[in-house]
Amino acid sequence: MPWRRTADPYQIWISEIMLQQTRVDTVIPYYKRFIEKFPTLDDLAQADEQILLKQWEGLGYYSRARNLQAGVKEVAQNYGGIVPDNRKEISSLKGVGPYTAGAVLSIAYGIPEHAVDGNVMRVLSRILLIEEDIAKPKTRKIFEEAVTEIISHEDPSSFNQGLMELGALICTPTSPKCLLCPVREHCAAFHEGKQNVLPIKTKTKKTKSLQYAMIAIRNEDKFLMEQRPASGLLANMWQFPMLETAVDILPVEIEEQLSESLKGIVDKAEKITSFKHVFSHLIWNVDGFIADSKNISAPNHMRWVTAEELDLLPIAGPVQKMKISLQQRGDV
DNA sequence: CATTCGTGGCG
DNA sequence: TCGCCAAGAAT
Repeated sequence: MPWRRTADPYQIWISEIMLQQTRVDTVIPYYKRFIEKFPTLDDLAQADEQILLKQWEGLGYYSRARNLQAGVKEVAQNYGGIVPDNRKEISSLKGVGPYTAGAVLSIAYGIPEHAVDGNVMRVLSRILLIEEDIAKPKTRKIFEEAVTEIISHEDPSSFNQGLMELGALICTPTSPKCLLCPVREHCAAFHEGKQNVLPIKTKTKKTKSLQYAMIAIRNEDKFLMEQRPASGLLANMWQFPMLETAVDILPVEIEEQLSESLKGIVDKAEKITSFKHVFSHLIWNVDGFIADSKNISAPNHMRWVTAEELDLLPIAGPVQKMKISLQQRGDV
């Protein structure tokens, strides 16, 4: 992993933010590009947010990027550009929670601090036969105390990483490879045959569905784009103008409602695509339209952009899908 | 504390 | 096809 070839606390910090809820193989190319673009803490502190979000495009959880930059700016201004080397101060930085604090402290500074993530809770729940629900926030404290007891003071970095890697490669969520496990003789769950029922983790509720019409509004060589609000889902990302429609609406009714709400703005809307996009906690069902407009005024939070400018705007999954279908038609 | 925040891979 | 899951933090 490229972030294990550096001792720079800033670069290790970057990697730990990217790795939140994200697989190693997904992060690697993003990390490499990011470090090339923002090699030092000051480079990121001074970066334009749109450029930053464009670098983050496709990684998801975009508030991570904005919180990361906020934290980096705090370090530049209040800590002389040196990432704090104690839990109290580093935890005060935006986007740095209990796990990331411990990860950076142990990996970058060699300090014996716990770094409890999902892997660690799964591994230790089995080894130590801990049957608390790991979906509950307060349960993490139990594992933090356990790690504090057993962490190596000679090499806390390797200890924390080793625990996580054991979880990623051997002590997996389903069908753990106990026969290959180097610590199976120390594992209480293995001895009791409970490795397949631990950890205890309650189910999350199922996702809701929303129906949208997404409209690529074109005037000659430009498209009307809209920036999303500064908070909430896909904050500050750009999109083709969207209309929320009734979930149980018929396709023909969507087109009727569309031409009704865009009366005077667009000439005729033609449906060009239809797709589903799954987020963590909700689903978007999107019907994509293309329409021409004679009116080139841009409402609030909207801009007319050329195809080249469109390529510079940070856009998320659903807009990416719309853009691709426009490209396939030759509209962009 | 429960919910909100993306995306891609996998059984 | 679909639910589950992944090196979590903010609200």
